[in-house]
Amino acid sequence: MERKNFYEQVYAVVRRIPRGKVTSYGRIAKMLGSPNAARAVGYALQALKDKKGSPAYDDIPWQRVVNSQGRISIVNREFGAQLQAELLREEGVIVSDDLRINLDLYLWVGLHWLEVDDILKDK
DNA sequence: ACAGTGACAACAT
DNA sequence: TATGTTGCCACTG
Repeated sequence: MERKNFYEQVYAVVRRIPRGKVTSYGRIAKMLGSPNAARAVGYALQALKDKKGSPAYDDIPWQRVVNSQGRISIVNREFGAQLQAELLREEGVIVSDDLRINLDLYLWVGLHWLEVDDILKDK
């Protein structure tokens, strides 16, 4: 069904975002070697809702991914932004009423070596 | 093969 | 700070 590579790589990275931290779609794209594939990363996460119920994907902390402005995306607001904000608050992240997060406090910067590590594992 | 789509990002107003 | 515009990429039918 899916390419398995890109999606799985995205999930692998997301699974490594520490509890109480967040990162952006663009940063994940960069970690995977595709600096301009931010939209594709969002697309990969969106695909999760079709996989819910599947134990293999229930442990992915998708709520820890926000846009480069540290803001939960507006489109997402239509089907789960409040839920995302709620999940983040549960793990100690302060989310303002207008769904913004202070990246100076909660940003998780993935490292380069992590990229290789993940790719090797899934391949 | 090709055009449309979207949980993005950078830049210009 | 708040919109609008444009470029991107992976995936789909």
